[in-house]
Amino acid sequence: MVKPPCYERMNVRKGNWNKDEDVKMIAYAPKQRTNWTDASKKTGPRKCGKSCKHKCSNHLRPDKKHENFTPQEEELIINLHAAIGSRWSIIAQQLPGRTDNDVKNYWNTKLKKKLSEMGIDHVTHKPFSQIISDYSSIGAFPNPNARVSYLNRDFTNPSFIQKQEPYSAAQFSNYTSTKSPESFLTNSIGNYANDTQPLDLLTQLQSITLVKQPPNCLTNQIMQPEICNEYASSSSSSSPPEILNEGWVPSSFGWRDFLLEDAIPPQTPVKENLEEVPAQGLLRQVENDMKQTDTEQLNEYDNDDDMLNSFKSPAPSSSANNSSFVEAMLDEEHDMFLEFPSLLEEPFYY
DNA sequence: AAATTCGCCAACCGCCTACGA
DNA sequence: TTCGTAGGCGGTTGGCGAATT
Repeated sequence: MVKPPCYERMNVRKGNWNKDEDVKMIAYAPKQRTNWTDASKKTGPRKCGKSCKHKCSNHLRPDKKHENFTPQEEELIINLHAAIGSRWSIIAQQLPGRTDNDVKNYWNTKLKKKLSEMGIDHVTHKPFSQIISDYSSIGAFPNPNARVSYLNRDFTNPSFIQKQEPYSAAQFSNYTSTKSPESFLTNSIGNYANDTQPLDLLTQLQSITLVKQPPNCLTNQIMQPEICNEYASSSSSSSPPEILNEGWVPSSFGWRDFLLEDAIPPQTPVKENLEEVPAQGLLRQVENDMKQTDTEQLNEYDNDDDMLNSFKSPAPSSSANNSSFVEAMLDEEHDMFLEFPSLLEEPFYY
């Protein structure tokens, strides 16, 4: 049974708003923002509450910007989209005078196309060439060393969040001079360091990426910018990077990856970047709070002999204990391979 | 000048969650 | 605890004007 749309259920009108309806809603909305159904009844346009809310929040706002998006706004949208995906309301909060609908429309009509022209996939924010490489390696069994380097990333480290902004406004707006995704990504690294972001966004990023998402999603979203950075740092020339040949593991995940990412990665080696960005201090504060909670959870596990075997509550944290935890896992894995060397010889499909 | 295509963006749809009865 | 409703939010549609043929 399909639920009828609100305009049918509430016997209200569908379609564009006229001037008279706008005027009535402007007069009413500032006083009665909390009850949009009531607003729709009292103002007379006979629009459903959702429509009234949408109209007020998106088009009747006094602070609404009507001019074009600036390169800085473009950059911020792209960076935030790379970090948190299509959470337009959160992205819009960082752009004064812009609404989620504005940002969404701008993304769909302009930025997606712009990124495509640059050879960058708007979903993964990775160059198309790299995506093709990823697909070509689906099903390949990564060598143990590659898996170690994969595990050695600290997905909760603030530098990860910071490094997931691979673009800069200058690079983006000047892209047209090069039209090269490689050079674009390469030159973009680090240029975002001067930007600061308010704590509320950082907190939301943390809560979104670390709490709401399953482990695989978390890794997927946060890994990608790092991948871009590796990509960039490993390719000072315009030639395609040799990522796959350097022990880098593609970001296409099998269930093995999922299990591995449930493990707790140790401290990341990119700590030197932490002090460069003022906002990182705030982010670190948020992250430390979360680490503390995670460490407490781990301490509880210290009394549980089955913790290593159960994996029922993967904690995406990074403490000293976590390092030894991962090492223990890898040791066990190593022992297993010694015991069953055939596992190393051929891929194992499930 | 008419027809067609394209791009923008307001509005709608439907899923999900919070909240109160 | 359950159920109904309102509202938040992301995805999608369709109207309209501009550009092109």
